[in-house]
Amino acid sequence: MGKLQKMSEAEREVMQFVWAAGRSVSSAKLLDDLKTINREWKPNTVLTFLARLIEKGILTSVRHGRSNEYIPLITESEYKQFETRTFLNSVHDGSVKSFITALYEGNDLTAEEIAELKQWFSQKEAKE
Amino acid sequence: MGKLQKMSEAEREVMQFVWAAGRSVSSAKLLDDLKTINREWKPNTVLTFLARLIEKGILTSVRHGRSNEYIPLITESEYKQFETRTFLNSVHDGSVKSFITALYEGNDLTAEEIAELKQWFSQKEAKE
DNA sequence: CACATATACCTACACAATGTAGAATATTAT
DNA sequence: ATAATATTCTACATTGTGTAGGTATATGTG
Repeated sequence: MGKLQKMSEAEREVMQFVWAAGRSVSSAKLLDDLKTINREWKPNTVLTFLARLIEKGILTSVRHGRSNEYIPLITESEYKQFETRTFLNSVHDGSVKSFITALYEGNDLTAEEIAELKQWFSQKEAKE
Repeated sequence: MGKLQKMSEAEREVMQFVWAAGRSVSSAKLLDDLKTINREWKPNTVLTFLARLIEKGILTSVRHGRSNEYIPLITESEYKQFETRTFLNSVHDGSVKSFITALYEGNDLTAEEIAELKQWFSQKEAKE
């Protein structure tokens, strides 16, 4: 795949709909789905975002009749992995613990979150 | 403080030296310190970064003799909190668990990291 | 098969952020 | 006063982003 690139805000919004649509989605359906969230985008604007998502290695398209079918090259989960690792490296020198302590020190971790994570980690431990 | 803004890469590099220098740092010392990491920046280039850091609410300066003393308005830890929370909201809908599972699913968590975090969380639990 | 129509692709533009740094200005030591 | 020195102002090229009009292309219909 080569060089996956970061999405812009608008591209991310569109991509969310592509992922939500399943394995692939026609431009018609996509444009239609996007109306529900009412983003005031002209069709061509959305098409530009899709073209850029293709350039960025996130999407691909296949012509099907006179319209395009858009197909994600990576899952949402994979994309989040990419962004998360990039962020961690640039802001926290790759340290997850630095990340967690930053949240903790900023009082950004609720008791519920701590409990949830604690449980998550204790389950993972069994694997070793 | 108002509206803290995100630093660029170059600004971040400079700011790291400011923080490392302690409570405050003269431009002379800063320029000198930066030479060690050899970034090929002309003095004026660095001065521009410092000016922008001031605009972004991260630094302030006091004239002292004919040179400036630069003083961080926030700690590195506070800045990391800011970036971390912003990132979490935009990529993971604010969910720390989503963040952690992204790393885990990407095989980006080593056994050591898991152990470290598990221990961290178990210690935190005692506080409740 | 010609053609209207739907859809995609190409091109463009304004605006902001970033890296880069020269020019102009201010301050001080002598 | 003036030379030296550090700061602030101004500028510019590049890139990313949101925005979308214009042009090309493929197809369904008559």
